Order: sequence, then C-alpha cells, then structure tokens
Amino acid sequence: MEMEKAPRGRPRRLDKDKILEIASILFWQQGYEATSINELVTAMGITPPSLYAAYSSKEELYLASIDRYSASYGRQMLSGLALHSCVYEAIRTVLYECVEVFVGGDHPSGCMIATGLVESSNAQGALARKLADLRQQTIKIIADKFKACETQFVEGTDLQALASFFGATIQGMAVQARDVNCPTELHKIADHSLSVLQACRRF
Amino acid sequence: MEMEKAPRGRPRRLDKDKILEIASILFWQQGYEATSINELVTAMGITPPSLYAAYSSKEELYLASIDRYSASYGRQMLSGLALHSCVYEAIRTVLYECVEVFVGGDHPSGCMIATGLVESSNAQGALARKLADLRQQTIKIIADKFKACETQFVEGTDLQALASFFGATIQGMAVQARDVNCPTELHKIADHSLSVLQACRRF
DNA sequence: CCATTTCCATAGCGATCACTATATATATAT
DNA sequence: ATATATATATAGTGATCGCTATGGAAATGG
Repeated sequence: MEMEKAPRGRPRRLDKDKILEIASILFWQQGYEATSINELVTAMGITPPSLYAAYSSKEELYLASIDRYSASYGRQMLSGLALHSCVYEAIRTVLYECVEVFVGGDHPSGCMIATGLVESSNAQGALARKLADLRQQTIKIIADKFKACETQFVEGTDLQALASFFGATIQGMAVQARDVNCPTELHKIADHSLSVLQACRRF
Repeated sequence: MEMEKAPRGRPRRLDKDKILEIASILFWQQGYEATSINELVTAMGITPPSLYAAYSSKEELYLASIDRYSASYGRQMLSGLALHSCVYEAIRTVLYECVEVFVGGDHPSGCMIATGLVESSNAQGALARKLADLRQQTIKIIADKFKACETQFVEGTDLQALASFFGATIQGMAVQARDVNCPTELHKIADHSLSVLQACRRF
C-alpha cells in the first residue's frame, strides 16, 4: 500500500485527470471551437484560474483530451489488430469495436479523431493538422498490419489503398453515428466493408 | 435581349448571388463556427450592414450557402443516378464525381455537407440537424435508386444498408480529401467500395 | 502559534463575437 | 431641380471569447 504524503499547500478540488475526463466528453460532443472555457469550467465545477493552473491553454487541454481519448477508446478500437493473426478477424474486430465506441452509452456518439477539426480556420491550423495526422496514423497502423499479414492476401493487392478504404469506412461510420446513433445500421456498413477484405483474401 | 430596368435607389456593389458564392467558399473551407462575419465581409469587400441587407443572419447566410452548394456541386455529384440505368455505372459515376468535387481545383477540398457541423454545440443544434438531414437525404436518394433498380440485385439484398454503406464511403472520402487531397487515393477507395456493389449484382 | 506554500474565488482584462443605429452617398421618379 | 428610395460607410452596441491579476482560503512545516 503506497501512502501518499499530502503536498504542501491547499489541495486541489479536481485532479488533472478528472479535468481531462470532463473536457474530453465536452470536446467529443461539441468539437474544439464550439466548446468554450466557460462551459468547461462550469461542467467541472471550478473556475478559470483553476483550469489554467492544470492546463495552460485551451489548445493544450484539447491536445491532452485527444491523447486521453487515443489511449483509452482509440486503443480499444484498434485492439483487434494485435489480438488476431487472421487479418479478417483483426479488421472485423476493429470495425465492431468502432461501432461499440461510436454509439456507446455513457459518452457522446461518433469519434473525436475521425471527425475532429475536419473543418477549421487557419487560426486552428496546427490542431487541425495534428488531427489529420492522427487519422493518417490510424490508416498507417492498419496498413502495417496488412503488410505483416501479406501472405493472407492475393498477390498484387494494394495494401495501402485497402487500409485507406477501411479508414474511410471508419470515418464514414463516425459521421453516421452522429446522425443516426444506431449500432445495427453501423454493423451493416461494417459488414459490407468487410466483404471487400474477404474478396482480397487468399485461402 | 432582356433589358433590365435599374431599381430605384443606390445600386448594390455585390448582388446576393456573388455574396453567396464567396460565403460558400469560406464556409466550405472553415465550417460555420470558425468563419466570422468580419472574415466574410472582408473577403466580399463590403461592410456588415451591406451583408445583413442581403441575408438577415449568419445562420440564414449559411443555410443559403448550403442550398447553393447542394444545387451546384451536390447536383453534380448525384447526376450519375439519373444518367445511368445500370446501377453499377450510376454509383461509379457518383463516386467519381464526388472525387472530382472533393479534390477540385478552384475551391476548398472535401464536402460542405458530408463533414459539415458533425461536431457542434447546442447553440447550433438546428443547423446541425439540418446538415444531418441532408446527409440522410443523400443516402435516401441512393436507396431509392437501388429500389428502382431492384432487379439488378441478387434477391434479398438489403438495399437500405447498401445505400448507407455508400453514404459512409462518400463521407469517409470527404474526410480524407481534407487530409491528403489526392484524387488517386480517393479513386482507390471508390473502387474498393464499388467492388461491394459488384458482388451484390445479378447477371 | 506563525511562516510558507499552494490553490481557489472574485473580478475583470483586451479582443472579438454577431449584429445594428445613424447619417451620408447614389441612384431613379417626377 | 426636388423628392424618394435604396445602399453605403462609420462607428459602436452588449455579449462572449480566451485568459489573468489580485487577494484570500486551506493545507503543511517549523
């Protein structure tokens, strides 16, 4: 049992991770630009100075929220890649986990990364590029899995293009999760997408 | 030759459609919330009162911009549905026209509708619902084409689900158009998506 | 106890938001 | 010309934006 010695001054009302948890939900629901500091601190039950003591700017708070999302939900969605040596099972698991997250119960629908800052002003250019990078990274991770499973594909398959296709599927599902929020509809999209992979496989 | 009689007062510097054209480009590039009135009037070379004389609010201007986009680019993208009786040719044309628009030359990349207001605050709830409706309408139009071409499909095909799948493809391509802006990558996505339709056809 | 350290609450900073009141400029109608 | 009608430019409205200066509250160390 680790006994935490209390630090010197007045204790925090809200630790950094709890702040991040609340911020993530709001950014997920409304996006970066539409979520104000006022809204954030009200939801947290704190005041602006307390928030800025933990995160020095709205931008930094958003980046940390994205990191948190990536480490939890993002990891969950891609867990199938490491879990299954069969590339079909791997991607099927990924897509189904995406559905699980995108229409999940106790959090907003859709995906923070897939639809995050797709539209933005030059003022948020750095953040927008970061989000675009994360989306491309996801596609690269899928492409790497495909390359590792190269023998499972028919010869000459464009694995990079196939990964982009599944990236598009995930991004499209993220949009429709916001619009209809229905898991069965998303599953049908996932299944149609999976049939493409099935057709590329060698048996 | 129709001789336009000049109206009574001082003539406009910018007619309503030219205003709309410039607004559409900016909203397309940056989205609703990230585009300010100041930015709009500066790009138009007019002042706020002149803009408000033409469109009574930012929201109305945005809606009109969406309508304009829908009537021009939106129509172009879906033109293949009426053009081809073969459902495969129809959808292939739609997807390729989408690529044409999404990475087009003299305008922003991506799609105003597919990725418009996916994330938003409650304050823009009405606009967000309108955009979601437009996305669902697009899918319905595709579904209606499928139903009209029912005989071309293998029996028992879930045409609604198939339409949702192509909706997701279009939305995913719209996201990736913003991220990479490369027509060949999008064409590969479109082709993979089309292989799903090919597999559902009866010959 | 008191000093020190840290955080919190009040209040408000300058900047920008969407939007408009007022007055002037520019056209036609007579 | 004069009157009328419309659009313009100047300037500024209250509200909210992200963010912070100041001072007091709440903890520990001595």
